[in-house]
Amino acid sequence: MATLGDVAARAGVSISAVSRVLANAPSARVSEATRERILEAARELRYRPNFAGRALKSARTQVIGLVVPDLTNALFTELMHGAEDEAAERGYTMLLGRADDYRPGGEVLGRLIGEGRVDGVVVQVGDGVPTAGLGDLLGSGAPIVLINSAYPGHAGSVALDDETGTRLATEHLLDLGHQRIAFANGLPRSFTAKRRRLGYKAAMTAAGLAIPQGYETRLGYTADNGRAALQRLMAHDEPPTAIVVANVNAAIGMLAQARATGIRVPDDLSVACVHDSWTAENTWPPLTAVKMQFYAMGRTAVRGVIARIETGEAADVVITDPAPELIVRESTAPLRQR
Amino acid sequence: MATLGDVAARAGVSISAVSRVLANAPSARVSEATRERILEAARELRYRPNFAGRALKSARTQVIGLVVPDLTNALFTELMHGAEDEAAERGYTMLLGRADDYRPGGEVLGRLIGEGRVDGVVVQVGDGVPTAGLGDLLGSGAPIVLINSAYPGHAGSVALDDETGTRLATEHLLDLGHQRIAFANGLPRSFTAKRRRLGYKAAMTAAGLAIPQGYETRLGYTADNGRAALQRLMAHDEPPTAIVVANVNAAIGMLAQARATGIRVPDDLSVACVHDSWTAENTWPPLTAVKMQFYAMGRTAVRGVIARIETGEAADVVITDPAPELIVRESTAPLRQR
DNA sequence: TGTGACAGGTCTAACGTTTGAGCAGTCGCC
DNA sequence: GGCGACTGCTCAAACGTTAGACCTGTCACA
Repeated sequence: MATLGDVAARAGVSISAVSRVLANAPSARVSEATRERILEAARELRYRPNFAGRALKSARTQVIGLVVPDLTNALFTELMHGAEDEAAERGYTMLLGRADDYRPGGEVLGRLIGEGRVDGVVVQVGDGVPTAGLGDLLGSGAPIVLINSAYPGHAGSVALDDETGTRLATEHLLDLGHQRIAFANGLPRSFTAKRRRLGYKAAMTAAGLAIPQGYETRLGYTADNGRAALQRLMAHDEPPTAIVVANVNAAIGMLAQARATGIRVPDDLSVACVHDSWTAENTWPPLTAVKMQFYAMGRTAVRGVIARIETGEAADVVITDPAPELIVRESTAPLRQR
Repeated sequence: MATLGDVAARAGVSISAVSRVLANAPSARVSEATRERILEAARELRYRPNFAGRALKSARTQVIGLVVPDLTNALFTELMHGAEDEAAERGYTMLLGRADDYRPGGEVLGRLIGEGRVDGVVVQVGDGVPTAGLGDLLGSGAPIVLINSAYPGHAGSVALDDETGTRLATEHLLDLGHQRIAFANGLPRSFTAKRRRLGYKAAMTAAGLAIPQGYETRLGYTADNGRAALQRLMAHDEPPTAIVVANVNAAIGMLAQARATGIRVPDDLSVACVHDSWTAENTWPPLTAVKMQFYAMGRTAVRGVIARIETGEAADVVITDPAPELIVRESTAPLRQR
């Protein structure tokens, strides 16, 4: 690969002249002719600035890390997409880290930031994973933006409007005349689960309805968790006529389980879930879902990291625009009168 | 961040002594006492080698790029997961690039490699995207491994055993007594579609069956493509009793479309697809699918890039172990006698 | 007593870039 | 004709790391 030195030699000027011309620096005082010669030489040699040289000198890599616990979740795919788009537009590249049980978040982050591989990071800590080891890093003032989680005393986070999302789903079922509405939620420790729960409760309370004992399960966000939730909820003395599921994957599992056990959706049971995805419109019946703005979340998180890097400002953001959006499909129907 | 210089000062030795001790170099001839002092100083200062400094000196970044056209496909998620695991085990980190219509592969790759941001790349070119601009790069001898595609004259690629996968699905339907078996394939230009087609034909031919005109659609791999394929195939004069779908997402769409148009699966129509995923077991009926080893593909691709980087060798690999695996669920059933 | 071998280090250059400081020549102006 | 300002450059240091060359002191041995 050609270096500045090569270009300089070919153009017959000094390295600094080349550097300044190629950087379009105002401090580049060169004649038009020299400028032309330099540009041409660079073109001919296919010069590209060496990343390591530049990073060493400037202490910037123009790389942002994204650390997530589980790549296989469709949610992260959308998130990553948004992050990638925003980063590309701002001249950054995304680096992928993973914090699983073997390599806890602290270790991966420490490496990424400590070695100067990235200028900043977007982090989602796993629902189960304790934030141990993150403390030092967060305190160290490194540009870290947390998504779907919070850490006491740390500024710089992005969350979705989980409460509104869940409230919309619940209100939709209420509008259809349902009163016995149960809630299949994520794990108790989960940041989003706690927030989604608030939306469900708020809607029920606003409608003047009490929530019966055992009407909330907190099993998790996977399809299998959804299956288990259905079993548990339908075994209730007064089984619900509608269920709000806190996650689309769980809802898909729930739908399959309903089929398998002879529960007809939406005739016997209406199901609405939080988080839309292309899979939701290809179940049977297609799932009524609330679209959560994960793409926007990715963009916002990256924007936050860049702001932190470049201007130092840090903010905690809840994405309300675009707002969560209810998409009515056929898994919900008016309460059957009997 | 502490540098070698800081550690050296604290330990009262020279920078080179520190460098050698921390690198565990055999050329480090120091007394036990000095070694201890250096290690302790490094620990106290939380020394971490600076990435840029090291990269500049060694011309290695220990980073491998992964360039894919579309992050939202579940396929890539699995692939990425495998790539990530292999990279982490070998001391590399994954960097994510994206080659879409706005930023064609050549440009992204040129930047990644030309600027020395990565030591090598795993690339999947989009089905539709012409490989224009890739030629120079591939010819340049850079460590590039192509997945699910090939480029004339380029050594270094990884593919799945698409033919066997599709053959397994077709044979399964044949075993169930079906003879009118159609094939919903990907786009004509698609590398995998061409290969999957071979498996279907091979199985049909081996069974002594001719493939009627119009029994293969080549619409693509999305859910909507699957819906359209069903419409077209069932409009045939002699509609099939079974369909092999070249992609799980398309099969999910097809199932939903069947529901919507009153075709009962598997009573009226058996559906088997290539590529398993958690979604396949949560459709109704659950999908009979052939598990393709994308995770292994990710691992193998990264291993190939590393081999290329470290020893220079390049190979074209088709992953046959683990082999594609037929998973029978309820979307396929014996041909109804009438 | 001179010589080699060896232990235990240090010195120095180099990787490619950026950037503040400097320097030679020309011009305008008093 | 001397001074300041400007043009059009170059010099040199620095970022953090690695690695080959080199230096000094001690000891064994002939």
